[in-house]
Amino acid sequence: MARAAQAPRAQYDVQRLLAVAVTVFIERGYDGTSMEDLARAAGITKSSIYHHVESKEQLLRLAVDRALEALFAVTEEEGVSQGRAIVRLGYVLGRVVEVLCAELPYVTLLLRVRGNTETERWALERRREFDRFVRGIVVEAAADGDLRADLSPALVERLALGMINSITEWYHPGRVDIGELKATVVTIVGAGLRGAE
Amino acid sequence: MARAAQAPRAQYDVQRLLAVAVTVFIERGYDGTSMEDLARAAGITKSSIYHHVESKEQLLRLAVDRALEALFAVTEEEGVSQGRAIVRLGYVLGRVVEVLCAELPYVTLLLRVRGNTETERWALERRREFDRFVRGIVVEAAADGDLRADLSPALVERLALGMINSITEWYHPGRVDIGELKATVVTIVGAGLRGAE
DNA sequence: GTCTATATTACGATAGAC
DNA sequence: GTCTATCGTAATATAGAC
Repeated sequence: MARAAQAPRAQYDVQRLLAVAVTVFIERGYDGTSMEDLARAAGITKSSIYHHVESKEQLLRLAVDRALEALFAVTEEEGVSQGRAIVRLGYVLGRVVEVLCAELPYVTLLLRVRGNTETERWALERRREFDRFVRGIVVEAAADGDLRADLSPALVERLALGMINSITEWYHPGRVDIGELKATVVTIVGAGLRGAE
Repeated sequence: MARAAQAPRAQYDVQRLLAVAVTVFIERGYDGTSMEDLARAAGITKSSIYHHVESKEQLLRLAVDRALEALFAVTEEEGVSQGRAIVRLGYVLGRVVEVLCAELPYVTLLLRVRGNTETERWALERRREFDRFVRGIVVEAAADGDLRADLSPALVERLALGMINSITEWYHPGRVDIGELKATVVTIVGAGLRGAE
């Protein structure tokens, strides 16, 4: 539970510093993290941090930008434009699980952003844009008759993405198999949407 | 988007002050909220707030305690001890949706707590306790053969509660019917767990 | 129950030496 | 690239009048 001193081996560049910062941001919250906290975790002084970045907010911006890039990359993949909507939906949701696990700390931070600063408001808007992309596919699936008639597409999108996003609350690499995780999510959502009874 | 001045009609007691504080905590985050922010939102001064509570942290404690009380009350209800586990699971999940909507701001705050202070660590531990309660029912349902064999009970519990908890991210009273919301959640999860294909 | 005024500390960020 | 020292501000909380 105690945060031990970090190995001060190599010197820092922005990416290494960012990795440390994101870890601390997740542990203590962005607002709850002081530059002094970051300095301690990185094993350097506050001043040294300012050699690499202009501000604390820039660290946040770099982090959420990385997460957003990874998510929007999915919207350009072949799997999102091939085949029936219900199949494409399964593809996208599975890929989001994978991106979330691959870029865990960055996506985790993105999902915790609330909108206090300009950076946070921009991140929230881009997140909503991604959500709308997914919702579009759910709407298509509904039009295809592949969604139970008693389910609202908008609600389904929110609950499905909410389930997936909640993975950041507990996932640790290695403790759960990503394949199983992805399969479980797609099974629950997939069966739930078409579901028999 | 701008936070207008609050109606300063009545004088404050702890509960009224708490309601205002929780709203601001959700909007700006607990750490991101200053006592000055609270004072402005409440239409009184910082000093006046300290007449009602000992500290900012006490406001957080009162809030998360209210949420936890509401959640744990569900574990004492008849519906959690009657009938097949899979039925009891549906009951509990549905009730959590209802509690979440009924106590929205308090539960929202509870779910955002990260563990910086003693209060937050205590809240996290009680949350985990509730999660274990739900997991126990999922395990029973699996033993009854009412859960697809390829699904891990622990994973199912996390994803199901994660889906439900994510409702706090977007729910606003009146904008969505609670009955529909509850039905959609129980349908998706229920069909997903037993699911045919 | 609310106010003005203030003590005290912590914070983000900068200056300038090495 | 990192350091020590420090500036200016904003934070939590208290004292004491009304």
